[in-house]
Amino acid sequence: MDFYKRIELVVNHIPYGTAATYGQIALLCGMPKNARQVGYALGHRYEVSGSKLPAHRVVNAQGRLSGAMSFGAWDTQKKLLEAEGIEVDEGMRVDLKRFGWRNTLDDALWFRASFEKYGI
DNA sequence: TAGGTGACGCGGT
DNA sequence: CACCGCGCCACCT
Repeated sequence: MDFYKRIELVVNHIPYGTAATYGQIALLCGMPKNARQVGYALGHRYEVSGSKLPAHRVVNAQGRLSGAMSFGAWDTQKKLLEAEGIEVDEGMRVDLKRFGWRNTLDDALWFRASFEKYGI
């Protein structure tokens, strides 16, 4: 089971114009207790290595953007989100009620099947 | 091997 | 709201 490959697959499927949480990604990856590792992975495995993962669509459970400057400037993530219609308030927060990614049972099943298919 | 770290989450105050 | 404490776990020293 390749932890990082799963994260990559799920993050790549976060719909344009929506934001997902670290815990949500972890859950869909079948690792409900590993939200921290999702953040670690995005910062250390993908973003810094220049991948094209839409990592800016991942925020914490309160809808708050990452404080770490992994996107370049402090407000780069904010700009990326706003560019696709996601509103970010003064406190660097996204309203998950409006822009959060709503997962269905089918989403979970599809990801599970994909992990199986690719052996990850 | 032991301990510190962190793009986290949740419940309490 | 904010702030705190605790639980969590792969990765580094």
